[in-house]
Amino acid sequence: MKALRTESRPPADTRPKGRVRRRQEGAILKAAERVFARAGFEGGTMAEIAALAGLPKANLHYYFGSKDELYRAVLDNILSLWLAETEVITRDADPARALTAYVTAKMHLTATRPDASRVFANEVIHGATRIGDFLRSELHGLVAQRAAVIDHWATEGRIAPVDATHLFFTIWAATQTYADFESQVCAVLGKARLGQADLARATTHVVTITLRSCGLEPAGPPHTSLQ
Amino acid sequence: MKALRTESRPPADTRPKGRVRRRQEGAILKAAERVFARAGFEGGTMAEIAALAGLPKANLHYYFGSKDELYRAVLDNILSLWLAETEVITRDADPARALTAYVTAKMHLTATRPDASRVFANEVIHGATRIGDFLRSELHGLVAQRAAVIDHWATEGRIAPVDATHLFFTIWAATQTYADFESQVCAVLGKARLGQADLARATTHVVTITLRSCGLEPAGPPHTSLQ
DNA sequence: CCGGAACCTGACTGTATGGTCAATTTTTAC
DNA sequence: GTAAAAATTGACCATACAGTCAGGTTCCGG
Repeated sequence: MKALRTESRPPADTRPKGRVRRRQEGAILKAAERVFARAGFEGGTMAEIAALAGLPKANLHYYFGSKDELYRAVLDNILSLWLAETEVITRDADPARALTAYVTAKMHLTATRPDASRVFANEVIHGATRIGDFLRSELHGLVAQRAAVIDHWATEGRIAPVDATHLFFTIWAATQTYADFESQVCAVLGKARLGQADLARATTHVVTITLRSCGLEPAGPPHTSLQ
Repeated sequence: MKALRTESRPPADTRPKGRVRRRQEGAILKAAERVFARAGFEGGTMAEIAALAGLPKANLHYYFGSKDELYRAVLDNILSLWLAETEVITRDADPARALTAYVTAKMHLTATRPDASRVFANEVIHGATRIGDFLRSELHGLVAQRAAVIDHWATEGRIAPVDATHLFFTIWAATQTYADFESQVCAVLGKARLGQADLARATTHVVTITLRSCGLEPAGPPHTSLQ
């Protein structure tokens, strides 16, 4: 939850959250995620977010002091999503199963919360100034751990040797591309939007290439879950 | 070159380009690419670009009518880069060699022109409104062609069957991540910037997983060109 | 049902920024 | 060498936008 805490003022953190507050903040955050995803931090306006949330603009400033604070709250909200799902990667797990589960979960996230992915991507592209600490601590540590597990699999001969850290970069890139670069994917596929079938196909593909990267083949018949 | 021609006014295209004009436009485009890469279209300011190019702001408006026109020029400049390099993928080529060459070229571009990659990424994330036509025509056609070649390789049994179109998505994502998400990669690797060694390692990795995705192994000894 | 706290909001303001323009200097062509 | 074309530039707008605030309304414990 409170993954991000770079340099905001210490007070105001223990605000009492009433019923109304929680509801309104939720609506604002949802609208903000959408707007920031579409236009970025600079491009999205408070008025736009307010309109989408069905509130007067001054209300946003009541709940979140400034645009920057609101943006940070959106990011904060998103970051927790990024950490989850890696717990399937353990020494004792079956590599094929674990990797399949991880990639599938990532793809599910991409399909479910594309705007979250886009806000995150936008922030990172522009230098990740607001989430640098998070990336350097939590994410760095997490990757080190999981990469060690994958290396361990390799030394035991259960998978072909791979650059485990870079494998994570590749998996993230391959999955998030279906959210961040959706327009491009759609244009190339000749579709207006990505349907469930497209995402299922994408998932199968990414799982396949991930497993093959480790010298494995997908369990069960190929193309298990089309549609 | 003039890949982008969505809806700008027909005249002004055949402007006579003098010596001075060419030089100044070049400087402005270079500065603009940098600024737009760092801050996006909305975030980057004309004043900032002017300062970086060492010119008064009014000068930018003399050469490029508006901020939007300048941005389009930057994109236009970049798009041609995206099309190149696929010509190595032909029916008669050796799959391993061709794919290695293609991925290597893509990685080289990423390493050489990271700002170009970031501007492009930014545009696509935000809906690719300005380059939609390009993606739907040129890129779409190109991918269809090359995907057919890869499928052909598969039917001849020279590679394992893959989803060729999605393979392109994956290659693009995997390579561009080292430009677009450099901050994240750096944070996870615990470095301040990506050095040549890092990029060499990344290249080896992406080549490996691309080949393995097609059921191939890298030619020659692994880790050929570290450094 | 009362008093205080939380919540709401229309009408403002200051400022950053894209864009204009007329006056001047530099370049180019003959 | 000269006149026209191209290039330069400081000073100047108009607007869009984040942020403010005072005065109101609703909520809630006692």
